[in-house]
Amino acid sequence: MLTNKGKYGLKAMVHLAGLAPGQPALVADIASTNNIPKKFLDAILGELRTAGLVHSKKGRGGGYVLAKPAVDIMVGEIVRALDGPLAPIACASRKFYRRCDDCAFEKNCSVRLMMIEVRDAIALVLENRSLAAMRALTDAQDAELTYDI
Amino acid sequence: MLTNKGKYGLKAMVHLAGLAPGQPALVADIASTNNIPKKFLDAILGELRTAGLVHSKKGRGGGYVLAKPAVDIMVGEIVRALDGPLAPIACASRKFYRRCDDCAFEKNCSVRLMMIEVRDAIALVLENRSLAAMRALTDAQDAELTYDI
DNA sequence: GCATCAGTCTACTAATTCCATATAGAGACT
DNA sequence: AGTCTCTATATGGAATTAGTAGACTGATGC
Repeated sequence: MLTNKGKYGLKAMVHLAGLAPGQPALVADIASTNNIPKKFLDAILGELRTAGLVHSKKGRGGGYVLAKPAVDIMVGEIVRALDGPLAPIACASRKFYRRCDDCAFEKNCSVRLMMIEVRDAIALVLENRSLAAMRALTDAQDAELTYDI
Repeated sequence: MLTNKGKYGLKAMVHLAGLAPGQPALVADIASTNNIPKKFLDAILGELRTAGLVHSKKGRGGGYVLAKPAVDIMVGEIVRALDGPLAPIACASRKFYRRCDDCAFEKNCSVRLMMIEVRDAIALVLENRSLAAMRALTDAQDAELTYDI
């Protein structure tokens, strides 16, 4: 499940991806244009910084910048950094694997085998879409909206 | 995310699918063979009954039975009945759609468009696997394990 | 070097959801 | 009648999520 934290974080990253490379954005600006509670976004951007996905600069003229070009950041990285495992259940996760204590032989646990398929399906999407590609989804829609008029 | 409720429910359904058609299983039996807290399973099977996925019979010789043949029950139905939306976020859900109040024009919200792709990927798996197919995953593994010896 | 801008850190609260248990009750069979 | 089994309600604790408050640190410009 994507929490508000994950949602806000993705929106902020898309926002950053829309700026000229290297140009920093203020938390206050990101927050107001995306309807995100400022203080909450503070914390979220902090985590994204810890995860190495953004860089920050303090003081006047400061703000947040993407740590890498938007083409090199996969959506899956962002989601994992903020919301943890992509897999719907821990015992089916690659990066956050944890055994569940109620099945004796997990090798043939049908729930797990089923959920591994789901995990793979999710990962196939999120690990192959870059932030740039994600932003492009919006632009495509914008274009459509424009042509409709 | 799949909660314990969903996990236990799936296990219980797989258990039922392994029985001779029409033969009822006791809650106590399902609980003990699958390491599920009995009282919790009571509640879960109650919800599955409300959702019309299982039938119950009281009294001696009673128990729970699948409402339909296992080939006709899709895993997605079970998950939805217990854990709600398949989509990672409400605004990307088909059956449980809910607008999120922080985006003005959801038509071109990149988070939503991205998550719709994820939702579709998940649904493609869960809406096309029957309970019978899910159980077969286990059997396949069992066979492998046997041959290994 | 002082003012101010802007991110950083710590801590806290409120709300929600999840997990589980307890207890009493109602239907069915013998 | 008595036992077996599901049913309904309600309660409570733990964990997670969402959001707030306030003091602090570092950078810039005058």
